[in-house]
Amino acid sequence: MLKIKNNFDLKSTITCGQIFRYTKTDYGFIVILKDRVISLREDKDYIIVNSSNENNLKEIIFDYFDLNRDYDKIGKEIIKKDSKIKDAINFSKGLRMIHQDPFETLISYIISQNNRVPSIANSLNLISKNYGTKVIFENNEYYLFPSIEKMVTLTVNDFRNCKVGFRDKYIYEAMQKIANKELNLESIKDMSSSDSLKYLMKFKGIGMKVASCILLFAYQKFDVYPIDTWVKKFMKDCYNIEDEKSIREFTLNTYREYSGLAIQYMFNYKRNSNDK
DNA sequence: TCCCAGGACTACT
DNA sequence: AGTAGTCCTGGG
Repeated sequence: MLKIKNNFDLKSTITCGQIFRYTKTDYGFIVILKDRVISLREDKDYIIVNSSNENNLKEIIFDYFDLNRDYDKIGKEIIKKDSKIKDAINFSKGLRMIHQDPFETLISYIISQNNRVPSIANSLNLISKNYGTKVIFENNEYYLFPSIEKMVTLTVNDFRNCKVGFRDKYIYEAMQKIANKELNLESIKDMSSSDSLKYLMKFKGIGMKVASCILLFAYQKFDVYPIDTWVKKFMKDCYNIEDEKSIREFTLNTYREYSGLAIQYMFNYKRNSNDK
């Protein structure tokens, strides 16, 4: 068991759309990480974490929820650059960018193209159930996301059977390229944001939006960001900017290295607050 | 039963 | 360089 200071917003961090595989329980949340299942429960000033694997639990949790980063400071920096975003930042106070596993994130966001959240979650759960390791935790069964080694052995049809639809071949091809080292997830860490965008978009099934999500959610490249309908709405309402190219230009010029975070705050504000 | 939402690719201009 | 048509699933 691990007890950490409750200094972030657990609920919105987990449910704001960054991750697909979590369960709401009557006491909190269950989240499946790369190598373990964790449960999180809020208890006044603390968050109680239990896990199927207690090894390095504190480091893993701090890394996953990005707890060593000073988000308040970044928020203040963003407000300095542009006061109109203040409401969005105040609304999103405590929201943290989850540091996800690159491999699972890659597959998740390839599946996310032209797809809805429940369907994406369903596919990821099927892949995990069929090919991942079973973990018993607090008397329930969970399945870890399969290893790369296991996934490279699968066929196009194996993926099709996990209800990923026409994306089956994209996943299959990505797996083949990981196997022959044409796609090296590790190498992305050292690339600049624009280089890593170009690199990822070379692969089939990965366009601008999918690549941006992978870089923001798995590599913490905060100057990269996906633009969706909610962000467009915010931009239209606040600045009267509509087309995507102008939105990108404005965002990068205004928020610079924190563009991804600024966009995430706008998204969260527009989607989850009453100001629609 | 049909129709729709949801990104990226392909094959056209 | 720009864009219509297509791919599939789940839900209304």
